Amino acid sequence: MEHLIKSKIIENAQTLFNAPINEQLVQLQKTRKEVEGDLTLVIFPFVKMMRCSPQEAGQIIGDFLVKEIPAISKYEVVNGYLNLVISTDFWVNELKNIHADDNFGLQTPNSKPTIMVEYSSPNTNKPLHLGHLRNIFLGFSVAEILKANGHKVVKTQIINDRGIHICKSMLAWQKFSPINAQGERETPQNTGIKGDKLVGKYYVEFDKHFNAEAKAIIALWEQGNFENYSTAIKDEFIRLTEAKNGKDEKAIKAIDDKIKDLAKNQTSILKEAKEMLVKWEAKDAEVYDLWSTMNQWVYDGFEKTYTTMNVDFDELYYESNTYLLGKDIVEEGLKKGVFFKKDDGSVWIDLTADGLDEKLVLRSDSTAVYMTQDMGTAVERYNSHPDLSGIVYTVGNEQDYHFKVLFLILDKLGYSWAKNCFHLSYGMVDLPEGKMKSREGTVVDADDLMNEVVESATEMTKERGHIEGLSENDLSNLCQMIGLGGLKYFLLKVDPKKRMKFNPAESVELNGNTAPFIQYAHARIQSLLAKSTGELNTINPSEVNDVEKEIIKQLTLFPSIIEEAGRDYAPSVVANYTYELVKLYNQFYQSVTILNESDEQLKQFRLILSKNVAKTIKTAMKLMGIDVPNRM
RNA sequence: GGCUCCGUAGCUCAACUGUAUAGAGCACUGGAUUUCGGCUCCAGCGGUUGGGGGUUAGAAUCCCUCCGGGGUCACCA
Repeated sequence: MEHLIKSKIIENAQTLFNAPINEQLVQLQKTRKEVEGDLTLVIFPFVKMMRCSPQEAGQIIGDFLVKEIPAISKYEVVNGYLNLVISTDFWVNELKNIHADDNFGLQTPNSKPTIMVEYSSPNTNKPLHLGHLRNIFLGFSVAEILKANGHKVVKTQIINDRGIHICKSMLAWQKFSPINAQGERETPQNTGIKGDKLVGKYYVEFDKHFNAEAKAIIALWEQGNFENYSTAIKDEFIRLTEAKNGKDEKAIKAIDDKIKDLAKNQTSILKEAKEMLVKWEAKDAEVYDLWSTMNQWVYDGFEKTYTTMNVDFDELYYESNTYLLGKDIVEEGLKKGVFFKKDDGSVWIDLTADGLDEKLVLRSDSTAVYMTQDMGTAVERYNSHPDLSGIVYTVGNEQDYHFKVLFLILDKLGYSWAKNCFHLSYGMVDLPEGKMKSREGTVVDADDLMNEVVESATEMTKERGHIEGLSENDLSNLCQMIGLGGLKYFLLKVDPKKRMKFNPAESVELNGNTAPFIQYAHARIQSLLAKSTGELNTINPSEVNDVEKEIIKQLTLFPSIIEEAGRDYAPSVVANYTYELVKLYNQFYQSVTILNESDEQLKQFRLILSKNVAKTIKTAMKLMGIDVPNRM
């Protein structure tokens, strides 16, 4: 309808305004609730051209539209706004179309270019936490939304399975894991501990010893004992210590941290870890075996977590396979003059002209850095997917700068697809108690959190009753849907780029902007439909009340909501839409009787309206990876 | 310090590419219904959109500046 009105006005601009106009001048918006009408045209932009008052201008355009478009039944001009009323017939007809369309809102699958969505990207040295949950739900949901928009989507994750941090947990396990009666060290099998948790435990263990050793070294230095250390270190320590004089508390803390770093670099345990990494890179059999074994523990653990989350991936990339990629691209870039080499052999790109700085792309020992890898991986992905049109990287906003540089480099190297790469950047998740800090042990584990929300959902469901006839298994599935749905919805309803505060208790509330509230409305409609008898096919009520009309209006918006969510990579758009729809439906539900309605046509209309609301809710929730139960 | 993102009701969040009186929920107060499904509905309370300036017929939205907060500025990933 909006398109129709716009094009009518533009086509007839010459007669209406004595001048052609561009599309931007025609601004249509939803009419405010207090005023009669469905669509509103802003007429200020035309007033000058028409040389008359806003009132007169509105009437001229209004008369024109009523004459040209049959569905517009009347209009009213208020304060420079032209409010157009669209006929009831039009809305009833819209509902008929929606009712007839089983895939309402969804575009033909695979009709649009392929997009790769990368999300999760965990390290294999510790379990997933709350931050990963936002990442994974976001990425998964964006993938679903893009599919709904007709794109072919490849869901992927890159697993950071190598590097010094992995060696740390390996080393700690080797050094500190107790040996049982059978002569074995701790494994997931003999302890029953989930693999990722067990490996994470040893990563923490490493850190403990690491810190203790550093502390001991500092104590030696403070006594003036530098026996085992070079004069450079001695000088640096003395310089830092003297720098503390007369500084405030904050500055002293910063210097202490530097001293700690200095000491950490001297620890034997870190040296061992570094040696282990060198061995790994040389594919030393023993180290490589240990690495494979422990990583497998972690994968098994992650697998369980992903299953609970109900997310999946189409393709996996392992950093151990990709970390050497990109070097040939550096060569290519050098030839093209995009990169330059410094005297020590390191390779850089100068981005100062773009308002950024110089960025390293290859170390002086000619090993790759993070940026090199990412360049290589991107090119690799395009090579192995000739139909790939874009990549969406779901990564926290602390890496905004990295991706800005990455895309810029790819663009400078001449890859035309670089402009289709998008960093889906999201803000940190805070807890009611404040920021998560791994050092202070305030990190919320993903498995624990999911258990917690399911447990609260179980409690609330049992309290509410109405679960008779449900088997133990059904009840458990139901609570899983409610708890996890609440969690997902809570994390997705907020604009991705904003930092947010997560409150577990609030996420499973049956009131307010929550998944359970929406799920409940859906369940109620299902029960209503189950109680009705006969075929639902009559959609011709003699009259349609305001709330009903409002609901249809909201339903017709659904396809454009999906488009908008896809364009902005924002599941929050879908979430907030769904909530609005449910609130409207509740209003309707409160104000009319449905099953006891004596007018058979009206009863059918209301049932069909309800059915299509439920259908839309279900589709919308599916785009966020949330299941809706038929009863709860 | 440079760059960057953010600042909206007591709290958690909305507001499409600028547009009418900035909206929901939670909490609080009052009322309706207790009947298809029980936490449903209506009303009230609550705001100088961090401060100031500018552009515009019109600014939470765009520009400048200041204040406050986050992130980032490694031959880490």
